[in-house]
Amino acid sequence: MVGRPRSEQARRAILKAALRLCERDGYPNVTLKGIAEEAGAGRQTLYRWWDTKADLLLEAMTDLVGSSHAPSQAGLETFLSETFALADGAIGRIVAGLMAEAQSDPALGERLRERLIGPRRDALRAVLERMPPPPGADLDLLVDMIFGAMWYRLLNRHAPLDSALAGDITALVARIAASPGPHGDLPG
Amino acid sequence: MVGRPRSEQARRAILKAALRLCERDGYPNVTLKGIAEEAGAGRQTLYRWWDTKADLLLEAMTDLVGSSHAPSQAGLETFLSETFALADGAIGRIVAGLMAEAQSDPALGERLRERLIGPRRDALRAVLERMPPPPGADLDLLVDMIFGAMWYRLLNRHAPLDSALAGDITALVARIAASPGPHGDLPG
DNA sequence: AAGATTTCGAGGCAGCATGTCTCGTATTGA
DNA sequence: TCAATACGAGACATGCTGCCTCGAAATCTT
Repeated sequence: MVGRPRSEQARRAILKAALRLCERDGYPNVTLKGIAEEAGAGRQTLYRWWDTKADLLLEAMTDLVGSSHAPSQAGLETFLSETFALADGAIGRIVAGLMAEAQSDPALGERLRERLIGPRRDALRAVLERMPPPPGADLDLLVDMIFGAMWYRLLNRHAPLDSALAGDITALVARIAASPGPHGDLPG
Repeated sequence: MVGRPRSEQARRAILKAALRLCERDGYPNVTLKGIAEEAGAGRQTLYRWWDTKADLLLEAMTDLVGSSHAPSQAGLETFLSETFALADGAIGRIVAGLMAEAQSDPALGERLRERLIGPRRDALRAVLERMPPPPGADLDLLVDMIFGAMWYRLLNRHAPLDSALAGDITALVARIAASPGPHGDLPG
């Protein structure tokens, strides 16, 4: 491999410009052309390293929130409150835009699951397993219903995504944990 | 009001062409131009009566599934199985596309909630209220988590949307109903 | 030091969809 | 008969995409 190496400075400028434009204009109104101009980069530089706008923003998002996928020692309510707080702001709008775009781009959907949604699911699952007592139910179903409610509110916007929801969900999960489950694993 | 009346024949031809193209090419690949040609209509005729492609498809969808919002006498598992079966096919892909487009069009989101999502929520709520015994929990939260899981799988496609999910959810809700709730409304 | 290779910013180009406009025609009520 | 409106058809400007080229810069190999 010879030749001029990729400019890390240009890469950072482009990702930063993309995030800035998303905050200012909203994800759907951002164009690759606009990002290039905002970053002072050539358009071909973007097309060389990313296939689509969504790809570019996905990399920007993983750079941003990738660290928060580390195994959390927090309880369920805290974990959900922090997650909802993240999803309620500009980051949430971008992720919603990515999910929207994934409806017309299956390959993007795959990358989204691998890099963002999958790790987040794993983190929630770990928190549920550590609960005293553990719910003793199908954890994958619980994850689907908890994060399902989050995505439902994020995309449909019929109700806020706040700590009240985190509390309500936590209470419901505790109630499930205290109920006679299919495995007969009631505490005591 | 004088002048030539709106052609109901043209309206039906356009809606039908839109649905046909959605099945053939997928919602995101359908264009107003293509719909007009497929329907043998002028493009201005589409722009006169609908603001966007999403508006047009939303009308087509409500014409299709509007009747299924009638109060159902079915149990939870049957209701969910039927709903998931609807959402798992071509209709589901169209609705997913509408939800995706609503991320960049708040007015469309509003219409979507009013005409499709709201009525469906009400129907599920009614089914939950009629359960023996009723869950005795926050029904709105339950609706969020059940339809949340549905939307989550519809959009993220990490797991199938089938009758197995309907069964699992029904079992979990039954378990919640049988648990000591915040209102102390255990049967017996 | 010289040359090959690759990236860089910049911009031209065709292709496609959008949304507006115009045209001639058809259909209704006054 | 006449005004008003919808109809099918198509032209037009606009904006974004994705590919192409250009000259310059940066790095490795020889």
